[in-house]
Amino acid sequence: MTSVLVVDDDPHLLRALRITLQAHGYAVTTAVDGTSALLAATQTPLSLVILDLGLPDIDGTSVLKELRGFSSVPVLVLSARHGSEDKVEALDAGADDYITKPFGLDELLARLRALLRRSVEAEQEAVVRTEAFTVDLGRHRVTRDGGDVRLTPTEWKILEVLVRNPEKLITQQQLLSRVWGPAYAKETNYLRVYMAQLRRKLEPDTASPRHLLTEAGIGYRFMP
Amino acid sequence: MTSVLVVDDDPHLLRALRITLQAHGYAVTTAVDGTSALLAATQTPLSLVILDLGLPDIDGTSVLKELRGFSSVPVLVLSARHGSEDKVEALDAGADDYITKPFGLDELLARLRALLRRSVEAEQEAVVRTEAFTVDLGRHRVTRDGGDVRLTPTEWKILEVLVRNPEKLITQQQLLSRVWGPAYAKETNYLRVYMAQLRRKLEPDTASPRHLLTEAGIGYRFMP
DNA sequence: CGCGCCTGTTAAGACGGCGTCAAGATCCGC
DNA sequence: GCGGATCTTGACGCCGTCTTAACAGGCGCG
Repeated sequence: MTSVLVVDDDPHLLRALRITLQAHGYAVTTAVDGTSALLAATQTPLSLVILDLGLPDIDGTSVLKELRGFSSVPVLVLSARHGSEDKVEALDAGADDYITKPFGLDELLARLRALLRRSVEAEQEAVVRTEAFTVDLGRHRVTRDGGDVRLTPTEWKILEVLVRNPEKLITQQQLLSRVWGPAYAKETNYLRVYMAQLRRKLEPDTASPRHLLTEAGIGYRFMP
Repeated sequence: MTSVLVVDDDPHLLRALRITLQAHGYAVTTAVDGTSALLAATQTPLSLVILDLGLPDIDGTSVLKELRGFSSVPVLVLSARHGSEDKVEALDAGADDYITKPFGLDELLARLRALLRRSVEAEQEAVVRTEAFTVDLGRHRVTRDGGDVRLTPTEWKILEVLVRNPEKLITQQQLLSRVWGPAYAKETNYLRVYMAQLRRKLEPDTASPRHLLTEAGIGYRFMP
């Protein structure tokens, strides 16, 4: 069952979206402000979030950033603002799509399908195990020897990119631009520091890593 | 390197996009019609496609469908048509995003980043085998007798150029300029050293190579 | 047969990348 | 505003890679 969280403070729009989405076979939960939206996102496993930026309590972009701190669920942003700065800000904060009001319901549904099409493929193997540790991409957790491993946000982002592409070589530029942004493509210092920290937390033998491998001069690779 | 294919029949827009994208660090290839776009997509490994729907030869949606037959590369559709039927059609045909002309370049770039964020180079599965060794271009790995062969960055670059053009004669100048840069076209010494290293690592009998062949006075050739 | 050209081979030193550590800056919750 | 966690920044030693040079061998040609 595909479950969608709709966040909007306009009760009429909320109702219209719920009815439409349910008619198309989606399970719908709703929230009217940022606080309850974040709460709902932590409690229910979601396939997609439709997020209105104009919320009464918290700035929509802040909601988005906080959400991205613990979830990689696809987010479709609704907004009344047409300015390209707004779009850029939301997209760079982690939104996957951005449409402006007023919009056609059929377009919304089509964009929703396009987003879900992508995430279905990615969601498949949400738990990756190695002999030393386990990464649960959906729940955003890492366990080792039965206990939880505490990762900082940055550590998690790096690990996530690597684990989502097992056995693949990820270049330093790809990692840097995905975690810090496209402008940081030359700060390879960061990677050295964080890869060391990840290995200390995850690898049994830091000196000879077996799962987080270095390809000197190019990038890093995760081996299950 | 993130590579983008831009498909548009308007030379001005094409030029503007190429310059902008290159300025932001993307490698850009271009096509002006559907036929050459599909051809380019089969030949080059792509990270993303920007596709204008109004092409001179084939209907844009048809191009998209055909592309989806062999590739899951993210596609961002450009179109002059604002109608929601057009958007729905393109999105359901496999597009990941749809923006209408005229559009802001910053918005285009932001949407492009959002798409790339989801897919770290789902490179096509290009694996080339010989009786002695296997080259996995997507995973960036070389195996021989079941074990991994450790290649240095330079060794890999040379091998990659040769393997991507099987049976083709690659001149020393082509190799040098692709690996070391155009300024090194006369340092044929480098090639001698690295071809020897590659053969030692890959060829069963270094004295009589069977896959990494020399064309005296001209260049080298890879035979599967 | 001897010479020159090109290639293969090897080794040694220069160089740069990587892992590591620690201290300072910054952010965030309380 | 305070304290703790996180991120940034810089420095350093080590090790692998690249560069460079020298020599051997093959081949064609005069």
